[in-house]
Amino acid sequence: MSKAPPPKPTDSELEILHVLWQHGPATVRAINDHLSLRRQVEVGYTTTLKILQLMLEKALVRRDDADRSHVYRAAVREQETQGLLLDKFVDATFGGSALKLVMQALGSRQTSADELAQIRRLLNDIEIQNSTPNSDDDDHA
Amino acid sequence: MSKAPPPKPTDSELEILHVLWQHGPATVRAINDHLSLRRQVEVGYTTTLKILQLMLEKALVRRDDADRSHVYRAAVREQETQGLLLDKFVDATFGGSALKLVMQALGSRQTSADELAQIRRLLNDIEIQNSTPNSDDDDHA
DNA sequence: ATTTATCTACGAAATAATTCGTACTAAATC
DNA sequence: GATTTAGTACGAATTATTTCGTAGATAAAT
Repeated sequence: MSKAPPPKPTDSELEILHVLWQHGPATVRAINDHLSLRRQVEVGYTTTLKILQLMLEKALVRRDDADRSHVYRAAVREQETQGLLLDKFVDATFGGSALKLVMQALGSRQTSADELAQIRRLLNDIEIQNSTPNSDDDDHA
Repeated sequence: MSKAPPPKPTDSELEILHVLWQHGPATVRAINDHLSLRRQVEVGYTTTLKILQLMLEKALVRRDDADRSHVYRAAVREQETQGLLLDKFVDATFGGSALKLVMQALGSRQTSADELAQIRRLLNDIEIQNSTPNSDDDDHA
C-alpha cells in the first residue's frame, strides 16, 4: 500500500486551492498576491509559503522546482474536493441528510428565477436517470 | 452594547447541540452517554463537562444549576445555527454560490424520488413567493 | 459516622492551524 | 565584485480545540 487519499484541506489550504483552480499553476508570489487582494489584512509571504509546503507534504499540491521560483499546482480536483468537504459537512451539521441541507440552502436565502430553473433542469435529469436503468449495472427488482 | 451573537460552534460543540436539540435539556451524564453511544471511542465525562462549560461562556447553552446535577439546554436554535454554518461553508467551499452547493449535493449523490418531490414542492413555493411581492413585511400573523 | 460514589471546577497536556521572524542561498543590480 | 533584492527552508510563538487528571464538595450507601 502506498497511496493514502489526500486529507481534507483546512480553511487556509482551501483558499489557496481556489486560487490554483481558478488561475492554474502559480508561484508563491502570485498566490500570495491573489490572497492579499481578497482580504482585509495582507497575508505574510512566508505564511503562504509555509502553507504551500505543508500542502505539498499532504499531497494537496505538486510543485515544479526547476526554476528558482517554484511553481505550485493543485493535485486535487475541485469537484472531488468539494464533494469530500460537503460529505463531512452534511454529516456534522445536518446529521447526514443532504435533503435537509438543500432545503435549508434554498429556503433561507434569496434564489433567482434563473437559478431555480437550473435546479429544475437538474431534477429532471436525475429523475430520468432514476427511472431508466439503461444498461448492465443498476438496480434490479 | 450588550448582546454579541453566539459564535459558530466547533465540531464537538455541534455534536452536543445535536443531542440537546434532539432530546431536550439534559445533564452532563445523559449527554455524555448519548455521545459515547454514537462513537467508536468513549468520551471522557470531564471532557463533555468541560466543553459544556465553555459553551456556557459562549452562550451556546444555558444551564439550570438548582440541583447538584446541572441541567443544560440549547440556547441557539437548530435552524439558525445550521443556517449560520451553511453560510460560512458556502463561502469557504463554493465561493458563496449556494447554487453550486445544491448542484453538487444533488448531482453527486443518490437522491430518492420522494426527496426530489419535496425539493420540487419547495421550488414551487419559492417561485410563488418570488412572483408575489404581496407586501413589504410579511412577518407575524 | 465513615466510606464510597457522583458531581463541579479548573489546570494543563496534546494536537492542529496559522502566523511570522530569521537564516541562508542565489540572482540581479550597481 | 559588492550590495541589494527575491527566493526557500525552518524554527518557533500564538491561538483554538480537545482531552483528561486531580482536587474539592456533596450526596448516598454502608
